Amino acid sequence: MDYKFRCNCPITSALDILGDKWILVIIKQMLIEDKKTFKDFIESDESIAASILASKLKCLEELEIITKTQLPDNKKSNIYLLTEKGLALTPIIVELSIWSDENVRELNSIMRESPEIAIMKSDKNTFIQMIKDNYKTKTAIFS
Amino acid sequence: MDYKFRCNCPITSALDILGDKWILVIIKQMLIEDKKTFKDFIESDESIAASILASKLKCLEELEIITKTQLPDNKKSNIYLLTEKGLALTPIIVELSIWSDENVRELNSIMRESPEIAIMKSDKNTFIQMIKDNYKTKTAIFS
DNA sequence: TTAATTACTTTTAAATTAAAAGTAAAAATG
DNA sequence: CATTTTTACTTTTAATTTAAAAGTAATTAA
Repeated sequence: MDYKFRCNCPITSALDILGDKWILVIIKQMLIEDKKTFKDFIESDESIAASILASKLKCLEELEIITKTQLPDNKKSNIYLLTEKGLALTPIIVELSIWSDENVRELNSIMRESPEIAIMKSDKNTFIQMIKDNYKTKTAIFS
Repeated sequence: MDYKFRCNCPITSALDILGDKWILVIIKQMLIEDKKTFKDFIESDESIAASILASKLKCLEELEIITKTQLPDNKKSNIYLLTEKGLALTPIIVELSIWSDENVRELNSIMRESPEIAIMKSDKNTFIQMIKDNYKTKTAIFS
């Protein structure tokens, strides 16, 4: 895997990986919507195409942002899980939530309300830690 | 301007706007590299094509993330400036920096060191406020 | 034992991105 | 004051990416 980076800027380099329509959506689905299998992602609200999903998952696995594993009692379903590198994207997801709530809501009339947005803003660090701990607890059975 | 949003998720909706290869790069160039004119962006390290730059700037202006103004003494150069909505993206830029420093550096051998990364991590809120204040001070003469 | 499910891949079409060249107005230069 | 250069784009065409649809193969359920 030879990633081509545009220049020596750390922010631009992060966006060389994360800056597209799907990567952070997939991370979000794993982190806060419990999506784990190919089918889970295919069936979610954003309706990603199978070909794109396959290529993005491969990319994320190569970058070690996610892992792909199988359960001993099921040879059919693959389980995709966030690594520490993937979990470390939580603060970015939280900041996207906050910016969106304050600045995108007015443009998207169907946007859902997040009851947790107030606590998210008032105590960001606690909220980020909660999301991460929650994810680890829920996925512990798979590792 | 009718933006098409994929679904009712706030995070996905934010990414419907920000999730591409260029938008956040342009914001970063304005926020921390003092880029203001079409020429400034064209000449920067990321080497964006003129046609793409024009379309992204128009898009950002329509979304009221940036404004386009002229100086009374120069009818040639247009000055692009971040609005409050654009400045509110600072926390996202900072989190991208931190994630990149910790997780992308190993993949991009030419990535530049940021001496400010330590203070950025130790006191995020102060750093974010500093970047925003700094931007406002530097651009005050244009408004 | 057959049908359904899961996880893809392949094919083809549509849309986006990129590179290059071109244009027009303003400003600088001789 | 005329010419050149600069700035800010637009247009054209090519390449790449994204998307939709259909197809395949292994596994599991009926």
